[in-house]
Amino acid sequence: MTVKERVRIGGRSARIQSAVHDAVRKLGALSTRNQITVPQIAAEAGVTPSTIYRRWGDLSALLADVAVARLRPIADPDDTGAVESDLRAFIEQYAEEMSSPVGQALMRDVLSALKEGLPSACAGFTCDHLTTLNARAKARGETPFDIDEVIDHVVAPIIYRALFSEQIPTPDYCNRLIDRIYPPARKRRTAG
Amino acid sequence: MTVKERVRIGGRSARIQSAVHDAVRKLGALSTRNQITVPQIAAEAGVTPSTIYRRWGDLSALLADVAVARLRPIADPDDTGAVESDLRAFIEQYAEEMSSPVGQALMRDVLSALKEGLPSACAGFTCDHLTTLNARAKARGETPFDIDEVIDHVVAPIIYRALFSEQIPTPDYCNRLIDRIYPPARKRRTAG
DNA sequence: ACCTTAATGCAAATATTTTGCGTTAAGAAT
DNA sequence: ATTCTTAACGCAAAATATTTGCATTAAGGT
Repeated sequence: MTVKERVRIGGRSARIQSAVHDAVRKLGALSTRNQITVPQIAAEAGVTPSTIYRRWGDLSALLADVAVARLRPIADPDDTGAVESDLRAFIEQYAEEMSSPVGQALMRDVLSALKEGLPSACAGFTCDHLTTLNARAKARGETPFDIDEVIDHVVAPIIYRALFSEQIPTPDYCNRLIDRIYPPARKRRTAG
Repeated sequence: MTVKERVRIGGRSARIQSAVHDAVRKLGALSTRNQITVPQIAAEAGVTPSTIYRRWGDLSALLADVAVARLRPIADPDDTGAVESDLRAFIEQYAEEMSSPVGQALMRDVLSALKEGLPSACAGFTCDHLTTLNARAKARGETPFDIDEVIDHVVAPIIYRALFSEQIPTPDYCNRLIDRIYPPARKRRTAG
């Protein structure tokens, strides 16, 4: 089955998309991941199942679509006044969101979809945020950090642990990762 | 539906498990990820679908089971004579396997399953290999590396890129990551 | 060789997914 | 505003997949 790109933006089409997304979020929240089905979502959204199948193809594609929408940033990261603290604040919040049960489920939904390009889109969101922090840094006259280095050595370990281990990254752990980007003052390490 | 732990190890039970696993691998190899179904697998394996449903629960659980079996190490990493080269050789091969289309599919299968503990089991395989390299190092009188550091700053970036970006990690990229564990001999800096 | 019972096959029952076709409504043209 | 075109939807039948009850097979132990 081929899912065509939508050309109709507003009106009924948008209303149904919204209703279906809401239904997925609601059902996904209460039923703890124990087989949520398309007919179930359709009933909750007040839509016939065939509408969902035609528009999204299958359940995994729908879940991935909702997940990407939820992972898409709605606001810029907090401005704390300096690059390093900006980065530390952003990463701490990012780690908490991604390693939460909800965050883990969203990542799995994105990765499970057979649709190409969705995972890289989500990685793009993170990259965008880091770029925003760097733009602020430049505007302040600060030297920006290396985005690839942050992704490889701060973001990647957090995501790897969230996906492949049961332990959640503590704020302390996150800060130690960032210490590799911004080494702490050498003389005395104040344990945190 | 509850999938009980098997108590029967050999005989017919094992034959069927093997046949089903073979069928999944065969079908997964030829059909390029375009909806492989349980009845299809059952037919290929010469088994009734109900057997598969009863033993594995659903398709994603079966795919995850096969994926873990394929990711499970069958041999120790090559012994090159020294820890650093052991690690570089192992990581290069690991990166190639994991970022290949097959490796990516296997990781997705493992992560997609609702079964708990499978992803951490796979992470354990990697950890085991690194532990093996360290045991060799100690036997040789070399100083072992920090396993957590390798996982965070070498393995994690490789997996993150394999899962969330389209670019494959080159051997050169892998070696640059390991340079953080074993810094290359600079002009005058002595490495460890 | 016999006994117990986990694991399977078969087939009916149930649920899900696909598909054809008539209807609705969004967006463009008149 | 009215008409026109057609993407998107609802409905229902058909196809397919999943679940379940029951009889049968065969491990593993006595």
